Formats: sequence, C-alpha cells, structure tokens
Amino acid sequence: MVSTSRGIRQRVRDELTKEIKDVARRHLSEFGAPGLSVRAITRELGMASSAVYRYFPSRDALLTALIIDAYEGVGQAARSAESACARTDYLGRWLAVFRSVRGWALEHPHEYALIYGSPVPGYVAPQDTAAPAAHVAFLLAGVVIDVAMGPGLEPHVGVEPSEALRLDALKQVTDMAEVAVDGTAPALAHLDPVAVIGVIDAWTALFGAVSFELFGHYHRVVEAREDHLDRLARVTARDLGLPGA
Amino acid sequence: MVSTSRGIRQRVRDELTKEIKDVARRHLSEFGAPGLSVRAITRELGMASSAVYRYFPSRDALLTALIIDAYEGVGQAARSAESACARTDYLGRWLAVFRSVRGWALEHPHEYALIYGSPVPGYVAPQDTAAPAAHVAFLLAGVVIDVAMGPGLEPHVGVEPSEALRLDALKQVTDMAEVAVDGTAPALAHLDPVAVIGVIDAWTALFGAVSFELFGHYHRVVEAREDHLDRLARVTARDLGLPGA
DNA sequence: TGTACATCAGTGAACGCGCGTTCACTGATGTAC
DNA sequence: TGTACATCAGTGAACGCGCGTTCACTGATGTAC
Repeated sequence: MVSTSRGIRQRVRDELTKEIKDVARRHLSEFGAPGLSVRAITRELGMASSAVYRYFPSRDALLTALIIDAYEGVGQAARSAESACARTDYLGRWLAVFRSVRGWALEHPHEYALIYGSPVPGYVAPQDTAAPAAHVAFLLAGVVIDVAMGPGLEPHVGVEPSEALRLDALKQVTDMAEVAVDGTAPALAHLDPVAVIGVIDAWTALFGAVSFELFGHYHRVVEAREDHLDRLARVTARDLGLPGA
Repeated sequence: MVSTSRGIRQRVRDELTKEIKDVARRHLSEFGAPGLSVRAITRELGMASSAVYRYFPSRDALLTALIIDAYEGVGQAARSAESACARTDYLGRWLAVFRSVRGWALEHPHEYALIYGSPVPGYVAPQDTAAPAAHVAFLLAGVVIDVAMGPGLEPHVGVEPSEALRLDALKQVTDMAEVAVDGTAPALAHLDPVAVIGVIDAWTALFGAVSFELFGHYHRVVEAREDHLDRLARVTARDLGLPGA
C-alpha cells in the first residue's frame, strides 16, 4: 500500500494546489497582477493565510506558476486550433494560430497581460518559463517548415538582413532544438535564415497587434479587429512566401 | 503688480509640480508603476505626505500626468529625430522614427512600460491622453502623405482589406484631423485607405518589436536588435511603397 | 493486526511594514482700499 | 504707504486598511516493525 497511500496524499495535495491557482487566476482577472494577494486568496479558500506556504514557497513562486500556466494556455489554444486544420492548408493553419491567440487573449486578458505586458517589477522569470513561452512561435515555424519541405516557399523579394541578424537566425535554428519539448521541435534545419526572420516578424506582429488591441491602443483607431488581424496574418504569410497568400 | 505677483506664485507652483513629477519619474524607473508611492515621493522631497494634494488631487492624477509626459517624451524624441532629416529623404525619416522610439524606450523603460505595457488595473485613462498618444503615428503618417503628394507611392501588391477595415481607415482620416494639435494634422485627405492601414501596421510592428525587446521576449531570440528594427522599418516601408525601400 | 513513531497539513498570533487620503491648523504671501 | 482681510502652501496627526512572511503549535494521516 506504500505507493497508494503516498499517492492519495499527493493527489489531495495536487488538488489543493490547483484550487489555489484557480482562485489566484480569478483574482488576477479581477485585480490584475499587482493586486494579487495571498491573503485574499486564502481568505476565499477559508484557510489561514500561512497555509499557502505549504504549497508555494512565496508569492513570486505562485506568480511563476500562473505565468507558466498562462503560456501553456495560449500554447494549448493555438495548438488545438492549428491541429484542426488540414496539414496542407498552410494558410489556414497560419490563420488559425493568429486567430486563436487573439481569442485566448480576449478570454483571458489579465493572464495575457501577465505574460505579454509589462514585466512585474522585482520579479525575475525563472528558466522554466522559457519552454512554454516558445509554443506559439514554434507553431508558426512548423507551418513554414512544412511548406519548405513540401511545396516550397515561393520566392519573394525580401529586405536583406544584416550579417548579425542572419547569425541570430542561424543560432535560433540550433537553440530552438534544445528548448523544444514533447517532440515539438520542428525540423529546423530546413529553414533558411530569411525565413526564420520572417517567422520572428510574424510572431512579433501577431503579439504586437493583440497587445495593442487589449491595451487600448486601437481604441478609436481600428474597430474591425478580427479583419485587421486576419489581414496581418495574410501580409506576414505573403512576406514569407506561403502558398496561397 | 497684480499679474506679476500672481505670476510669481504660479511660477513657484509650477516648479514644485515639476519637481514632484521628476521625483515620481525617478521612482517609477526604480520600482515601476505599481510601486509608485506618494508617501515615498514626499519623503524624498522633505515635505508632509499630505502636501501633494495641493498639487495633484490623487495618486491617479499624478499617474495621468506622468503618462501624458511619457507620451510627449516619445513624441518629442521621434519628432526631433525625424525633423533632422531632409524632407525628401522619406526612408531616412521613416527609419529615424523607428530608431528614436526604440532609443527613447531603452532610455526610459519604465515610462515606456507605463504607456505601452499592461494597463494599470483600476486606472482609466482620461481623454487628455489621446492627443499626445497619437504623435508617433502622425509622424509616420506624415511621411507617407509627403510621398503620396510628392513622388507618389509606388504601387505594391497588397493584401486587400475587408470592407469594414476600409471603413475604419476612412474614419481614421477624418478623426485624425480632429485630434490633431499644434498644426500636426497632416493633409490626411491625400491618403487612400490601404495606405492608412499600412501606417497602422507599421505603427503596430514598431511598438510590437520594441515591446518584445523591452519586455524580454527577444531574450535568446534576437540579439542584433538595432538591425532587426531597421529591417522591420524597411519591410514596412516597402509594403507601403515608399520610394527607395 | 497492533503499536510506536515520523511525516505532514493546517492554525492563529504576531512581526514589521507601507499605503492613500482627510482634516483642522498655522503662518506666510498676496490683494484691496 | 499702511492696514485689514483673503488666499493659499504646507503641517502633522490620525483613520482605516492591507500586505508577505515566520513560528511554535496541534492533530490527523501514513509508515515500519
């Protein structure tokens, strides 16, 4: 019974850990990151404020857990939308990633702000956030790789990158393979540097636009936001030379 | 002596107001927006904490003042860099705006985060922030207008915007004229909708990239950041059909 | 199966701290005649 | 020019609040023989 009983304790523990995070997430969505208070969370759970310390060594650790969950949330949303598309519908997969990221952000604005907004002052992101943070970029890279290995990227007149930038792109190809988890690592070797930069640009544009929308900068500027993001997806796809874009 | 004496009081008042804002700005750059405390500010100025209320009705009002100053800071930086270029050096002006926004952001990271990062929870931006917030976008629009009225935008194969998006762009043309201050309002009538959308895209890409850099998302991804932003400027310029891009 | 012991979750009081804002006040500076 | 009054900046004590974290503790759950 050794393993079972230990398993029970662990299961209860996991459940409460999840409950704490759930309440924390709800508070986050009401008061934002700076207003997240362990006392308020425990109050709502009906436990002593000191009890959290059995689950998270500090408020920062709780924040880290929320950050990782948030990255995994967007990642998950994007992955499931993308994987619902036919593999050869490259533009469809591309659009699916753009749309699902925006959709997730609209549903979880404070979680989005937690990971893509201003860094929380005094908080230093630990290493463990790196891998989950890369999910969305990997999905975009995956589409481009599939095109490169399949029909091929249609040649497009790009702006030549500087030598330093080209080196960044090459380094990215090798680095990505290391960070990759659960078989996510795409066959990066098939990407030429200009395409890697194109993926970075698309990734930047996607989150730039979603951030601008969420943070209020499109207020009275862009109202047809769905259309706007779709167009941005198409523009970046065309810049990269995806077929059909 | 009526006007003079009132003038003296006003001048002293203005000076202290500025001093408070300066200290607040310094605290902002050390502790971030959530850590900005009126008590700490007055402590440093050697005055009673209640004294601030003679200058700002509330902490939020002080924050608003800092926000407006920050928008004017980037705007000023961009304007002076841009106006140092020859009027017909369109690409140069375009690059100057991109580079100077990034330069200002690197010099004032917390002020940047204040205006382009996550909205401060519970804080609602008053109307007075709208005009200063538009400065940079107006500068970009100005370059495009000058090209449109001069050599003309080189036709480029763009992605057609949806009808709704086209309407946004048209509305923007009329709205911008209203918001415009100190003769900034460019001759917007000369812009066709697709060009307006292109300006919005460039504006989005610029701040998207600067935010990603400042907020740490380019960490171990893009290291040649100056080159990267330059290239982004060139790509957006080419998409718009600026000559020489 | 029963007993002695170890592990662990959760408590509640306390520490030490800082915050934004109000309010009745003092004293200096400006105004009007 | 001199005097009575009004305006205003700045004070300091107080209100009422919430926070993260520590620590010695109780009691239940699991473990080993």
